[in-house]
Amino acid sequence: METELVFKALSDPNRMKILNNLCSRDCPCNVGDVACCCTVDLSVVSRHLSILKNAGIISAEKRGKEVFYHVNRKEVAALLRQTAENIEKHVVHERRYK
Amino acid sequence: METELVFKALSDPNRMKILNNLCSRDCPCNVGDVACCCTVDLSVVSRHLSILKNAGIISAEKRGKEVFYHVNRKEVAALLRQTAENIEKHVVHERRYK
DNA sequence: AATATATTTGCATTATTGTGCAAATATACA
DNA sequence: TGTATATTTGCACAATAATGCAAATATATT
Repeated sequence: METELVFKALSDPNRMKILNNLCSRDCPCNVGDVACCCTVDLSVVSRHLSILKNAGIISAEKRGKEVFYHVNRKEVAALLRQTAENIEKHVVHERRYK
Repeated sequence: METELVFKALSDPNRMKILNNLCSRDCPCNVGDVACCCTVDLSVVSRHLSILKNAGIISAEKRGKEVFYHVNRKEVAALLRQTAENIEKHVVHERRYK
């Protein structure tokens, strides 16, 4: 899971809406259901889902003709917390002056 | 501090380099020092710094002719952790089936 | 096999963002 | 006041990314 890919994926308004939509569900849902949260074409939603998936933020599971997506909550949360740690503590140089 | 602005700010390779550079220091540093971590023009670095600042990730302090930047570690870390919480727990619908 | 539904992909277009250079601004110093 | 240094801004251009539509693919159903 690459930090930069994740941030890039989270930097678009529609992808944020999609992620929030997916986050608010406790069951995986299909593309049509995801799409209802934004006004863009279904094909665009499909592409956004693929970007989120590629970043490791969500996962897909094919059942019949439908594809069900769900958020990789644990993994994404872990990455964000790790990044928080790094930003807070990553001081390479020693403090020289008091 | 807007989550989406922050993610957008963190979604560019050069801004990531710049942020890592700033993070690795325990003292604020000026634009020239920031710039040494990437090969783009100084003016580009200046613009990247302004984007990071605008997102609330870093802060600027003017001293003489120089501008010193530093990372708002606490705030950024807090925002990332909050986002982690939201992603992990933000289930609006009740679980219907066991 | 033909038809219907769900999703993805090709392609063209538009919109947004990143970049370098030159010029402008701000401040210090001779 | 003139000159030097640090940073930012205007502008043009290149590179990326978002979008909609139509067509392709995949799977189920009749």
